Amino acid sequence: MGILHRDIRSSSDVPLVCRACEARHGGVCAALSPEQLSELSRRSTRHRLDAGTEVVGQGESMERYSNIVRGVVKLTKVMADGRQQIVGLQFAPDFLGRLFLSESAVAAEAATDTEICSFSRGTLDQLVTRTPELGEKLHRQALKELDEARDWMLTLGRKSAQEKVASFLHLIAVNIDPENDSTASFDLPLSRADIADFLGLTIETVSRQFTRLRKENVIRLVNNRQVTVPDMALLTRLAGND
Amino acid sequence: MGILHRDIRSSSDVPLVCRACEARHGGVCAALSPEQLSELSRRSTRHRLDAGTEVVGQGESMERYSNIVRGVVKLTKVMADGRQQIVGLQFAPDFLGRLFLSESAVAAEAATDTEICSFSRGTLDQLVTRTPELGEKLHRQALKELDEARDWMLTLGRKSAQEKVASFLHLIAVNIDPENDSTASFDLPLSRADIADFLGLTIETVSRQFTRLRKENVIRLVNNRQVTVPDMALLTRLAGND
DNA sequence: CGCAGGTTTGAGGTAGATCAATGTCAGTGG
DNA sequence: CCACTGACATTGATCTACCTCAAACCTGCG
Repeated sequence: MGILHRDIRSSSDVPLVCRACEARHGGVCAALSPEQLSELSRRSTRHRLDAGTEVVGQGESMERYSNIVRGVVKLTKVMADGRQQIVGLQFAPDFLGRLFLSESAVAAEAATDTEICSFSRGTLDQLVTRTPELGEKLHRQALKELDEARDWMLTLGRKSAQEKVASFLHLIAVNIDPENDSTASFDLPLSRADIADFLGLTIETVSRQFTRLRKENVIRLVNNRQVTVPDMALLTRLAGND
Repeated sequence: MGILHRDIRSSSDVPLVCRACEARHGGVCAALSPEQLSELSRRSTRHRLDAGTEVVGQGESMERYSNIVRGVVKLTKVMADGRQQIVGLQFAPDFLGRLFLSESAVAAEAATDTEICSFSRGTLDQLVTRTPELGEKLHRQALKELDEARDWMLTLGRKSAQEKVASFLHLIAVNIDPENDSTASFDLPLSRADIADFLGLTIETVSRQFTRLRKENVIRLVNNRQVTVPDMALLTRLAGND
């Protein structure tokens, strides 16, 4: 009875919003105790962002951190003359922000309709000092992002246009439709223009590679955004990841 | 007298090799107390690596971590068909290793003659749990490397060959000859082939851009490796960083 | 001297950029 | 219901930056 009671109490300590949160178990929140979770939820606010909404601008000060609850956020860099490069995609339940630095070196923009849960730098700093687990979790994500960035450097520097587009489709398939590994079906979170900026290509080249992959039955397009991949192994091979 | 005595004792607690170490103040060692430093030095070994020596191979297990004491280490990725991309350069006093993962996603190779100070995973893990400062230091370096990787993604994806070579020279100037910011003079740590692999170009294109920059008096070459930059601001502009 | 590794230079080819037109589709309003 | 609009995507024709292939050129070294 005592134990049962404790279970109920401890479960109800987890804030309602968090219990319903799709990002609760994968993200940084997973490192927090129910008490800390309830404290964080009290000090944090939920936001809906329409596709295209900017979260932070390049070089802007970043006084708030966020968790992505739903959707995809793109990280971009722009040169003075307007040339643009997407340097990372973040999926739920990723943490969004740059620890130890108040200026953001990239702009963050919702690529799809997105929900985030955001809180102040101070709130996070407090939680981190009290919970080393949390610091480690953030450290792990940083290293994961570093690995991904370096993978993408190989894609940008050494792959052909077709391999680049295949690599992009592979990346999205793995992150959006991870259940099945022999087949995949998903909605692209990016427009052709965004894909071009992610791959270091032009819109036209991206489009041509899409039609080429379609004609070679590597992908099927139900519309511009919805893609199905009948044979993921084939896509992987075309992406140059052996 | 008492204080003087303490000063001497505490300074002599720092191991001799560490006191003479050029990397002592910038690297992770800076986060350690004299006692911890002496423990680490007891459990670590100094190595000289000739240029070209591999530290770890891509996909190999990495049971040892290192600090770079002197020299430059390149991190590379290779595709199945041999295409290669350098995804990062590490300078003294950087930490070398991938926390939380035993398989390395990249190969690490000494680009120049290099000295490292290496120790086992277990040794570092122990120090990290006892010294949160140290964990934070490593976290900071990971984020710095992430920022650098993303900067380089812009270079790879969106810059012309000339801008790429200028960006490379700028990077080296900043890391090897940081004293002066209006002028620079340094030895290139990489061969033309390595530079090509870093920039996603061919050797020939790199070479042509070098001669072009030389003819336009942006750089002077005393030999293939020694470069002087009379006007760093001009180089910065050519690199597209405004 | 002659050879080897790295670098430069040249001539020609090509993947992807650029420029321009056309197509698709969801709104919106008559 | 159809015409009109605007955002996006596709397709085609041409151009060019960079690649490829090949030869010549250092510079040090047995």
